[in-house]
Amino acid sequence: MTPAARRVLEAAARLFYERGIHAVGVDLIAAEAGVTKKTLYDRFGSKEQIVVEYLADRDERWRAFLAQCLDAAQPVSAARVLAVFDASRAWSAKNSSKGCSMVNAHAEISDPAHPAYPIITGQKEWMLALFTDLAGDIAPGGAVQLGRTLMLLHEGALVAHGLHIFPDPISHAREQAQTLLATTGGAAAKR
Amino acid sequence: MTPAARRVLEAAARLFYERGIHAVGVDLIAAEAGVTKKTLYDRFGSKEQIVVEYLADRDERWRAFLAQCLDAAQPVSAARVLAVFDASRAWSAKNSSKGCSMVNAHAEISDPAHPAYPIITGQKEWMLALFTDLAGDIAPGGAVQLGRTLMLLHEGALVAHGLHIFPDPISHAREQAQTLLATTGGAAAKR
DNA sequence: TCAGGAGTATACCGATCTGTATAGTGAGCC
DNA sequence: GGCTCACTATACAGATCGGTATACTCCTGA
Repeated sequence: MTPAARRVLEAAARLFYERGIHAVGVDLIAAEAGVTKKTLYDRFGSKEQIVVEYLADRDERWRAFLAQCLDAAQPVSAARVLAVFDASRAWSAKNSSKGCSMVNAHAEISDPAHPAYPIITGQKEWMLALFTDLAGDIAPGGAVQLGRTLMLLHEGALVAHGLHIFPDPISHAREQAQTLLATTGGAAAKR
Repeated sequence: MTPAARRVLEAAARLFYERGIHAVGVDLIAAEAGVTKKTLYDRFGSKEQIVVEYLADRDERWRAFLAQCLDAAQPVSAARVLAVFDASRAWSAKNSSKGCSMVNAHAEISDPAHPAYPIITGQKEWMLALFTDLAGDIAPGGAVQLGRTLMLLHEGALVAHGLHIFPDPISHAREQAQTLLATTGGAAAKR
């Protein structure tokens, strides 16, 4: 990726997240990136493609960040679940003051045929699979159930964080997850 | 409100929710409502005002629907909490296949100075107050804590419902709320 | 009867939208 | 020297954006 293309993607990412995808035009993106529209179209071909790469890049970075956080966590499933919430809190503090970018993008992209759609649903499916996987070690019989509950707590926390309805909702969700794991997993949580 | 104005608001509500606010122009709204732009502007004055009335109307209808559901529920706080989830499930089934309209609008309206902003945050604050109020009867010492947890479960369920990541997330959230109330409230929940 | 409100039809405004065209500059590379 | 690639500058296309203007019809109520 050329330097100009990177600047375009960075400008687009910031503008799309802060103002919304449909509210931002390519002229503004080009201007903010210090690039002409010609360059922008030479590199990306269309605004839609910039949207796709914006979401794909953000998805990739989040997964890499989370993987790094999980590597640093203890190899115990209960601790790893809590590490996911810790990762979300750290990530949201500096990247997501307006809530989850995938959820926000989903509000604007309704057509399932849109090339960005699978990126959005893909991340959520991946997160659910992660929670369910970890839940399987804690409560083998109720992995699906527990995984879904963790997913709800996590998604709710991201929304609450973006809406600023009460302070530090992600930490609150983490605590709730902790007590949930303690009561659900029992001795398995301490394995 | 004149018949034409009502048709405009109905068309705008449907289009805004399904396609996003910024993605829908006034020409389309007028055409779908079977109304000229002249009439539209005579009644509402601006697109922004239509957005405000769309959200205010939806907020009002949701509160009225919820109040009706709560009136039909047993006068026991634990039952009433579950009634909120039941109301959400019924409401979402026919009005919110794409998730919470307030959350979706928040993705597009970032400016706190926008006249629609207080409607969005107002509904969420009201819901949190409702949960906290009901939680106060169940666990007087931890009303704030419990209210926030219920809020997270509820918001998470709405997001999960809109994203279709697993079937019937609102019922799942309801069940989790139920076990949460049983363990937190203890005997008080059965009062 | 007639005034006024609700509505239609149509044309227009300047601005902005996504996307394309032509022309040219500068650096690195064989 | 020549060639390619990344990039700039500028202008423009066709469509749509929010919003306004003029001129008209229909219906209701005093």
